[in-house]
Amino acid sequence: MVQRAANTPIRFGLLPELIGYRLRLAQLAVFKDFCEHVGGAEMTPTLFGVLALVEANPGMTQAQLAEAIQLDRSSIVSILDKLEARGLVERRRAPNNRRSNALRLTADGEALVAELLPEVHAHEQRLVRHLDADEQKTLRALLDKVISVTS
Amino acid sequence: MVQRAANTPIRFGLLPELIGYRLRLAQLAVFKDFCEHVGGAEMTPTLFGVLALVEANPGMTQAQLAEAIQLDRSSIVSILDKLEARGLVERRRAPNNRRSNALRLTADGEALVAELLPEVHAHEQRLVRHLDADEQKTLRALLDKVISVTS
DNA sequence: TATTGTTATACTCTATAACTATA
DNA sequence: TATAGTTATAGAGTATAACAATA
Repeated sequence: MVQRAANTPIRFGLLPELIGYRLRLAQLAVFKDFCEHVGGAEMTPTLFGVLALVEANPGMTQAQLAEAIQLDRSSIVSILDKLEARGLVERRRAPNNRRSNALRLTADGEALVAELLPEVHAHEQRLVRHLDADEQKTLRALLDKVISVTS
Repeated sequence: MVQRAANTPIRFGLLPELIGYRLRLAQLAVFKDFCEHVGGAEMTPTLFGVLALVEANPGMTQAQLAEAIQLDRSSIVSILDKLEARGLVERRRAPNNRRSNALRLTADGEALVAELLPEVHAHEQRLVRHLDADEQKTLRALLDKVISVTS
């Protein structure tokens, strides 16, 4: 046989055995649902993550943000440029250490997060809609065990 | 307070509630471990995925590959160029449909997959090293339920 | 007309290295 | 000297649109 018949189902070989493969598929599903249902085309999981982190840590620095979200300091710059241009985040010079910026959400930023929260929770509910409460708890715990591999 | 104290631990706000956030962290951990331990710098989960798919489906077309790995046909081209340049994959003109290429691993490609298999399995063992057999099975099943959200 | 692979192109995301201002 | 933010730049990865060959 030189070529597979067009109607033959594709075999996934050893991929389905691999946790990493399933994680990638799960993340694709999450990303797709988020982008379709949360905040319109200008919102992404990463941007929302930055907003959530700055909200939870008013006055945090860009270096702290970079570490928290696991990106290089230089990558944070354009993300904040974007959010600042939309009037969602503010960079104030930190008075006690004038090398740093103290980050905070603007009133508009706070309002946007508040507005997105129901959409994020609806998104979350769709993701786990085939899992009961116990299973959700279990999934979180098991993912934590995988995450702890790096540390 | 204008700026967080440098020693104050960062709060992650609502992110830890979100399955999508945990999935992203888990995938970062997987990707990092894979790239550090499987095959050297020229191997990535995506390239390995292509090799595994072509191995499991000798004669498959690029369009089938694109669908299986969820990329655009045009994105497959440069991936195959790379693998073909390394002598791992072969594009033969399909005789029964001369628009298509029939993809297969070369002998070197087969040998590389065989060589990487132990490394991939060791990688896999590290990922799930804090999970017992039951938990591994549960994690796979729960991830499948999340993945099924898109379909 | 539709499909397959390809090309040209552009966009997004990310990192590295070098710079500045501050410490 | 070291750190925080920035800039310039480059690389990887991806998609869209248009094209030639084939169906």
